[in-house]
Amino acid sequence: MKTRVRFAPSPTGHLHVGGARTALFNYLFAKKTGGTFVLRIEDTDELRSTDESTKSIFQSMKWLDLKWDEGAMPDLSEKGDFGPYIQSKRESDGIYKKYAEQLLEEKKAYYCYCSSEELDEMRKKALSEKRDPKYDGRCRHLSAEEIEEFKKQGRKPVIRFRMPDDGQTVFEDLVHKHLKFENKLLYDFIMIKASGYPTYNFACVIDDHLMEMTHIIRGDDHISNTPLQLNVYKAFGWEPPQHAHLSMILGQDGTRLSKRHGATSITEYEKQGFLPETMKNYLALLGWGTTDSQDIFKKGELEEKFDLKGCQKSAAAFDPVKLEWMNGEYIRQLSKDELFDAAQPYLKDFGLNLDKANPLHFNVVALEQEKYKLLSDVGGMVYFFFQDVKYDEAAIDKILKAPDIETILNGIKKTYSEISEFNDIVLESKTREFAKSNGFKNGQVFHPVRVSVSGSTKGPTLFKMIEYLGKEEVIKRIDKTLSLIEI
RNA sequence: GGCCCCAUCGUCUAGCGGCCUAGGACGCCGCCCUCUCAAGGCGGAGAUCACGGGUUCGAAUCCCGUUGGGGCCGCCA
Repeated sequence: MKTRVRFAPSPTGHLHVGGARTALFNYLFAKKTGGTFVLRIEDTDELRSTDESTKSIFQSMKWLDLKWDEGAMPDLSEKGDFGPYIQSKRESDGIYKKYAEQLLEEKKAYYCYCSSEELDEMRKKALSEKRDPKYDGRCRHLSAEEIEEFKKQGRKPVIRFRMPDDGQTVFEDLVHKHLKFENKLLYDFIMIKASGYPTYNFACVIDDHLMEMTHIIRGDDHISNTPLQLNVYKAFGWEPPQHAHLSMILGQDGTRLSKRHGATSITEYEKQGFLPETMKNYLALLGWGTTDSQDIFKKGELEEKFDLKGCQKSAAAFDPVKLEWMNGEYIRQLSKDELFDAAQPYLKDFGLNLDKANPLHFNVVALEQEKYKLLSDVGGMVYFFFQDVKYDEAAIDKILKAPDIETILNGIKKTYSEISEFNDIVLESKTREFAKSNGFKNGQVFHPVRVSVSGSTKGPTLFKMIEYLGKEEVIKRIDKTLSLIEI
């Protein structure tokens, strides 16, 4: 049978790294098994769902190149035979109501007239008395008179699922293996809210069944929802899909990932200058691994090697340091051409408008390729080719206050001004010659020249840098440095 | 409070009863390369496999308990 999986985000914010990981695993599973990857929007939270969030999620999915075969599309169209794929649309089509009514008729569900305030109070009281705060099922057996009375009060009921009082709900989770729950510990959850909207636990089951999902791959914070949902499948006499619960992603300190750990949304990582390939690779490795602990995957390799068997049961801490290392690896793998294109938007943000067709621009960006960890690093490392040098204080103290500095810089200035073929080969031999014939060590000469033209002790290979800068500019910068020293 | 899940270097992980005096990767340290910084190469430190009991000739691997961490118990998903 062809596999069908889905990613079903709630549009209540940007795509989170946890959500992205869930989306990725579903995507990889579909690719690996030759199945269908569906995107469904779970916007049944009328208060928190926004169109901006939906757009942002689509945008992040696109950035990560997680293409879905079926579902809600960015242009708001629907693709596939199991639509609508947006739950609010499904609600207005009356889908959930229809199934709720079926359970009502079969006495597998009932109306509950408790107000949210009453429910809140019951919960608080139970918690303060250290009792189970779950709903006690008091509306299960309302008399006709009681119902009349509630109606007279104008109360809007919710529909609750009648959970079995005994027995067990067991299932074989694809990552956690055998999971077992006592039905008497489950509770009569709300299927339909007073607003008429379905709740997650109900809508999810109806849609997963109607959309013919074969596997549910989601975070393990849903483990305790699973027995609830499984009982709904049972009440309808439906065959449930297989479940695979993925471990959670934690912050560096091992606590739940949150804003105080830094960036949590995919858009933020994009802004910071990570490549989408890096994010996919890194996220794949959080909670999953191959038997040979492979860490860098070529294009298409994850799709080929992914297997739920490699999923970790325990939670994984998100390590931004390793993420940066990995991004450096991916940046180094880029062709000069790809690097320029990838860096371009970040250069613009830096105030550098570089032209790929200009050989100088093109070469300068590639010059320090092996050093970039983030695409946003590029600007700060190449700006001095195009803008005024910002002298690093420490570099001035360390290098430009050395003895004989003026002799060296004046000598180099003279040497360079006499070079007609201003390229790195000639520059290097002339510079070395100057040092040797004047009794200076190479470093004594190289370092001040470097600081003079770039303002920093760190930078690209010296003579290429000088070549790219050009004779006129280099001499100008040496002059400027000399004037700084005199002061 | 109840139920559930989890537990190998700081971190991500390999391991699925003997190949483990526990392997790889990030990070860290040192050396090499070298015009700096990186990258790269080589080497090193770093895990009594949370703890305590079993089972077994033999356990990181199986079982039980303890501890610790996490999740859920919402008209959120």
